[in-house]
Amino acid sequence: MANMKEIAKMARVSIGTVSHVLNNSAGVREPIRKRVLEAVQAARYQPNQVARGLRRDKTNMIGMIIPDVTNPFFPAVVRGAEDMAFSNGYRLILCNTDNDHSKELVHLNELRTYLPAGLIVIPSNFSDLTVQAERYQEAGTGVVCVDRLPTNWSGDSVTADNEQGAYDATQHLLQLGHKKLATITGPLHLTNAKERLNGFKRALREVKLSLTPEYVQETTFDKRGGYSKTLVLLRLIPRPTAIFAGNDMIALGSLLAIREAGLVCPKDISLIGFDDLDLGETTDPALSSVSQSGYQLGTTAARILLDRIGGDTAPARHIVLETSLSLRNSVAAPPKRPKSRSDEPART
Amino acid sequence: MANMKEIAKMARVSIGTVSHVLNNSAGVREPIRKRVLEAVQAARYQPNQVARGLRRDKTNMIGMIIPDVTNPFFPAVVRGAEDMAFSNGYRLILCNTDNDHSKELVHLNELRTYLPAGLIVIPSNFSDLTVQAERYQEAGTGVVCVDRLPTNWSGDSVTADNEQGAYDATQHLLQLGHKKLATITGPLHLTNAKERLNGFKRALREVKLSLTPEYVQETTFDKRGGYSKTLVLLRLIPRPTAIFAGNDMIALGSLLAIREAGLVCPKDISLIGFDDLDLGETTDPALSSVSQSGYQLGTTAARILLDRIGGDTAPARHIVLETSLSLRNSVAAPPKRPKSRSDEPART
DNA sequence: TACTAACTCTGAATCGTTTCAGAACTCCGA
DNA sequence: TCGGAGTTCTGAAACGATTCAGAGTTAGTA
Repeated sequence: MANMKEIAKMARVSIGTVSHVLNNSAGVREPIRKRVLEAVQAARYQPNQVARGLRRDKTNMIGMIIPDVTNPFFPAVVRGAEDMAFSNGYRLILCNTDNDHSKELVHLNELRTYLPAGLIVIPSNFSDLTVQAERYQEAGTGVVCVDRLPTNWSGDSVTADNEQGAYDATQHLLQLGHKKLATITGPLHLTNAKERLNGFKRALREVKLSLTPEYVQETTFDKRGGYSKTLVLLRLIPRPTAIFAGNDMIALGSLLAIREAGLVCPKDISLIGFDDLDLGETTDPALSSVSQSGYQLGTTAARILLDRIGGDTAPARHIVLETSLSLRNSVAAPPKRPKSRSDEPART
Repeated sequence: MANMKEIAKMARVSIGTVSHVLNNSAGVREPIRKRVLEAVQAARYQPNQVARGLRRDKTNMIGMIIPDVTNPFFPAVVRGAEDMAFSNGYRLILCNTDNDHSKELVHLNELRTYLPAGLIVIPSNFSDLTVQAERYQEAGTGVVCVDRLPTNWSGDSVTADNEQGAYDATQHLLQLGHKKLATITGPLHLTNAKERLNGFKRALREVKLSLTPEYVQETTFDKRGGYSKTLVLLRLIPRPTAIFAGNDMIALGSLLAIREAGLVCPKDISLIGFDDLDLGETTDPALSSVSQSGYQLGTTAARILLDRIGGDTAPARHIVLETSLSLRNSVAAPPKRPKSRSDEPART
């Protein structure tokens, strides 16, 4: 592959001049500039990014650390980040942590040797990136947290308005007349799960409904968790008439459990999720959900990083994106005569 | 960050010796070796991957070019590749093409300047990587194609046994007694779509069923395509009693169209997809599908690449992974009295 | 002991850029 | 014509590793 020295020779200029033309890093008279560009064209020259990275002590790569690209919510975030990065000349290095804090640390430590221009992180369970992130900051490398935050995270962040989204969903259920509302939350040490629970609670508090502790079930953010906790909820007396699920995967598990218990959603029990994943459209009934844009989460995070790379040294930004309610068929008014059916425990 | 020179000074050896210890590239006596390793420990030294990459003319990054990480099938492939790469000390650079051939070319061209150790590509529509791939091969960089192949691709490849999987699915429908089988294929210029159609045809041929041309509909590999082509199929007289969908996204669209037409799957019409995506479990009815392991596709591709990096110069390998049938509830015997219902066009 | 072969280790060159100090040139006014 | 201020261009050093030729050391044999 051609290198700068060859271009310099072809254009009969010094190697430094070639660099200056390519980077606009110093004035070069038009005729010379043109000669260089022609040589670049002729040789189909492309600067070696690795050499450039070494010299600049910073490559055009952005590290992206996420729990698992296989989990349906995260690819949208990745895609958003990649699009924004790519259109500004940056590439994405993708790392999966499986929500394993120690694997996250390994990635954090080793990625630094690749001299990334920045880092986008969706923290793992029990993540505490603070120490590692500082090491990056020292090297002038920005770190942005997305979707959920480690405790005490004080750096840049982009999240959805989880609290408000959950509040809106809960309020919608209340307006339909539901009084017995349950929720299945994600792991409450994750900020997004906790915020969603807070929104749920606030909505209840506002209408002076007291919270039955058994109506709040904590589990992992997946189908299995939703399934088993829904079985628990369905056995309670009185049985809840509506469930707010911490995310759509939990809601999917719920749906299966409800079906299996011989109940019908939304006639017997209403269900609403969070994330508004595509797969919620094809369930039966189609799943209502709090919609948040993973894609926008990704683009925004990358945007912040690009600003930091460009020299923005303003204090940490905490961007909170709005959510909206996606109403489909999994929500309805509560059953008319609760005494006749819904106070009985479900058969399981 | 500490560099080799500092380690050399700390261990009172030359910089070359440090390198030899770290890479086992020459014999070093135990006491010296130990001194070096202790210095490495003490300074928490990690070799700069960018410098190493420049010198070696090859980094430990693997480029991965896929259509769209947001499409539910691909993340599994990415994850498989990442796991295999990571556990061998390699990182993944992820690039999305949106099935756009020109965007694919851009990625192909620009990735080379990052000196990747190899490339894993899920080709875009109308992809022809041959020329680009040769440029990589010349630089000693392997390129592996996954899932589908560009026409005339002669390099390494990993695909599922699309033909056999489709054959199995179709045969299953035949054994249930279906005679009026339709298929909705993906874009037939994609090898995987074409192979699946071939498998479908072979199964029909074997039982001497002739193929009605209108029963074969080609579309894009997505929900919308499945939806609209299913509407077409449902209006045919006689109406097909079973549909083999080119992938699960098409099948999902089919399911929606069937429901909307007032028909019931599988009572009125059976449906079977391809890919066995998770989301097929939560539809109603749960979707039967030909199961292929995207994850294994990914690990296998990365494995081949690692072998090539390790110096394997054997002729191109074409690995074909087995599929299996995942039977759920979307398939049943054809309706008993075809005359009474299924010969009428569906209301739409 | 002397010589050779084998083994260790060193240090400089190198990879392809960027960047900095300074050389060379241009232009203008006195 | 000369001086000096701006411009434009050059060339070498630097980034941090790998690697190669060769210097230095050790061990073995006659």
